[in-house]
Amino acid sequence: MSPTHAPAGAARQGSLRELNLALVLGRIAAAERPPSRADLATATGLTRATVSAVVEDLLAGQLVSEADPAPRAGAGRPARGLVLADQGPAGLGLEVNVDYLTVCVVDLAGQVRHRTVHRADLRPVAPADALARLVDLARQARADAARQGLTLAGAALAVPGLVDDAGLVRLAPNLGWRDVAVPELLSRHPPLTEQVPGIPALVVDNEANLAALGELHSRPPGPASFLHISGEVGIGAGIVLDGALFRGVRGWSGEIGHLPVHPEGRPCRCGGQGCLEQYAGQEAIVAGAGLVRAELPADTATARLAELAEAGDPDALRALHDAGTALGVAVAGVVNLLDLDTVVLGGGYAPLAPWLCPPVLAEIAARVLTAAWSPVTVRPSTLGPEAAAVGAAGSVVRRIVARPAGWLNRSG
Amino acid sequence: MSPTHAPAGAARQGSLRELNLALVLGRIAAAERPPSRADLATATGLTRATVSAVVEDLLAGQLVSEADPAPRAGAGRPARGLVLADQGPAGLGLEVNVDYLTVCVVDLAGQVRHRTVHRADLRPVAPADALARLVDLARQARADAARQGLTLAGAALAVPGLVDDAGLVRLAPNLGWRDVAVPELLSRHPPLTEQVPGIPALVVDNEANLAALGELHSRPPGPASFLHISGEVGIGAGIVLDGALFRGVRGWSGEIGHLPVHPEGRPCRCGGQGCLEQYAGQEAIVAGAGLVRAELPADTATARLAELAEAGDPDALRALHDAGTALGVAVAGVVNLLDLDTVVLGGGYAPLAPWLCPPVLAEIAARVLTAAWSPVTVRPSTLGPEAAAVGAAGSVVRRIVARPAGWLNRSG
DNA sequence: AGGTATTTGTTCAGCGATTGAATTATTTGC
DNA sequence: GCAAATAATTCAATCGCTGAACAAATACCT
Repeated sequence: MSPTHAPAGAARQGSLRELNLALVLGRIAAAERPPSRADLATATGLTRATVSAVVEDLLAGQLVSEADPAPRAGAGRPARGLVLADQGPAGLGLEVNVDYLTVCVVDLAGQVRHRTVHRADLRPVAPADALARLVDLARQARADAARQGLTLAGAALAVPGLVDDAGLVRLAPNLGWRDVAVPELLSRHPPLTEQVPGIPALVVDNEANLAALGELHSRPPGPASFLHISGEVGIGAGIVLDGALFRGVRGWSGEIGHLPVHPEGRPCRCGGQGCLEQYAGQEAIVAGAGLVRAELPADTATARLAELAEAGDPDALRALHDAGTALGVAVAGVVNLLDLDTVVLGGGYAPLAPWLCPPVLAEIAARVLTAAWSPVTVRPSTLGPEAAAVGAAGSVVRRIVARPAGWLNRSG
Repeated sequence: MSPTHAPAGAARQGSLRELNLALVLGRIAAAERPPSRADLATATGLTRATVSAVVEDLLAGQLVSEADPAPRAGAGRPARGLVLADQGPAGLGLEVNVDYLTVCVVDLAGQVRHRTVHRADLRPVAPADALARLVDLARQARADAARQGLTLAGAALAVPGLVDDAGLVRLAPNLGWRDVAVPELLSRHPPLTEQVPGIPALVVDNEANLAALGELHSRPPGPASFLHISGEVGIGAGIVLDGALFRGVRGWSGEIGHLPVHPEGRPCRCGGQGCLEQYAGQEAIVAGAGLVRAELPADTATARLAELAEAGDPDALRALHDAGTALGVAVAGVVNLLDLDTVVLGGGYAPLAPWLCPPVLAEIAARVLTAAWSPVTVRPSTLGPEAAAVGAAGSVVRRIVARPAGWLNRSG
């Protein structure tokens, strides 16, 4: 969003250090090659003296470590390169979905250091029991992380549904959850993470939102703005603006699945008519291709569809083209409204992207006013189904990098 | 947007003062009643000593002035209240539209201190000549402002079209402009405003965006998030999030007029089909009501429509209902996507709001998933056609309040 | 091989801005 | 008229950044 600096609180002496810690650490995180202290000084505008002092704090707090410098030509004392530490704080990412649980640990550099996927049909399981299983997996993850010298500084949980600011899951239709107070249920277990000022112990968020953040990790570092669309049974979108997730007034943004594409078309379970979900949702595509959805797990149906399309099956190709067109109509509307330059097809759409992208691009070209001046890129997600969990864990480390002072003062 | 503090640059000693100047001035601007220095100290968390020093700078720079304090019961030395100065910096707002030019001056408190509307059909006029006329009006406005003790610190120009970051008007279809380099044309005239660090001499922006900002001034102060829809010949939307305009990656956000509402419907001049503009644009409503648009100025057509509806004319009522429904379909999509809680009908829609609101609300209720938990308000704009110019001038003073250091150090 | 230029990183006095306590100023209530 | 209460200012102490001088480590040149 536009930088109308909203000063959160009083700027005291210590705020200077907090700002500069964040500034320097952010530079280190965004750099292509390990920068030296001198590089950082010129890049940030601080003096080398200040950078040295700041870096000393960061080293002491295990946020960065010294590495082999980038080789440089010419004379002069060799620099010592600085990189994000591979020991120290890490983020815990959790996901509950219809047919699997995922737990992962991501370090400061964005590397996935631990990952567990537990396949099971969670629909018949009570929320409290599902979360208990997740806590078990998370405890193992924490032990594994500790062996690698990592400390879990915070956690985020992805849920396929509407989530409150307070972490209350209002409605997760495909999971069968309604008004589930996740933080309260989890507080019955011993805590999984350290207490770090400024880092919430647990954030609960929509799966599509966190999957979009996951995509951010697979890209070259730096701010980015894109629309990430997760095509599952429902269709969710995560909107990332300048590297930050856009959540809307109450955190319920991204309900792209109910954008009208045929206002007098098929009735939708949301009560409206002709919603995108009815034309580009997984069930619609599968049915359109003449497959019987039966009780196939979602990923199997998608894989089968990709196989058929690969083989040139005309029904599958037509179903994908129709879905892509519907998706394109909706995406064109979003791009017109928000002026984004990149659209990422994720979740179940990723493997189908070769067939979905062309009609989506065609609709964009036809309907987006500004497409002539600035092309819109449509590409598949690079992460698989673990995107949401990785994004969840990444949101924790992103917060640490953005505000390292909290981690450094944690013992106080 | 979410506050992922993006440190812009190095935090030096002086940055502290800059931040606290902004913090204190922001509090004064947002306060209901003139706060005392002591009030500000408790509100901001700064000490009274610091607040006094900061306020001294603000007083010296004519950003605030002392006023009669809010009367208080009990003993003690009476406080001196602080208010935004009614002399000092002000913003210049400009607008070029199809059939009028507007110039206005807004002071720090958001009061409109000068306003000129010059009616003329600008379509046959060359851009350079139209801007020359505008400069004439602005020069008179500056003289009037000077008489009131105001100094113009910056200007913003509203144009009904797509505008570049650099101020290049790529396309203003109804005005007949294409690739007009406004800053260059204006630089041929003597400058209208002081040079103030941090305040651009001239910002050119879309009329719908600035009208949305204008709406912000007519509300009780404080952050707000809403969608402002300007219904003219085209339909533009301004998205305000937490009191800041959302511009998109390139500043071309808000093209709601080409959201598809009937994807296989009427062809649109944008190249797409079934765009909102074809169903809820002014021409569509007027034609639907059986009126001959002829060469009526836009506001006359709207007024006539309102008259007819008032009188119960069935054709007019049906046309408005249909337009409202189409608008509601589009707005429901936007609300689903962005999770906004307020929609403002502005521009030509404002006088028609009594007839447009019900169908818009009906579509929202039917199509927005989260409407059950959080109602969406739809209301007419409180500003008239001058909204864009007021918003333009307001954007200048908003910038000064957000970053007062620039104004204070201007002579240096 | 030795000296010089060059670049990196550290040390230290100086300075600006905030803090916290003490001080002054001004009113209400008894 | 005096004490209590609240507002605002003054001043030494402190914290963090700056700028310049200095130490460290290497490449290049003769």
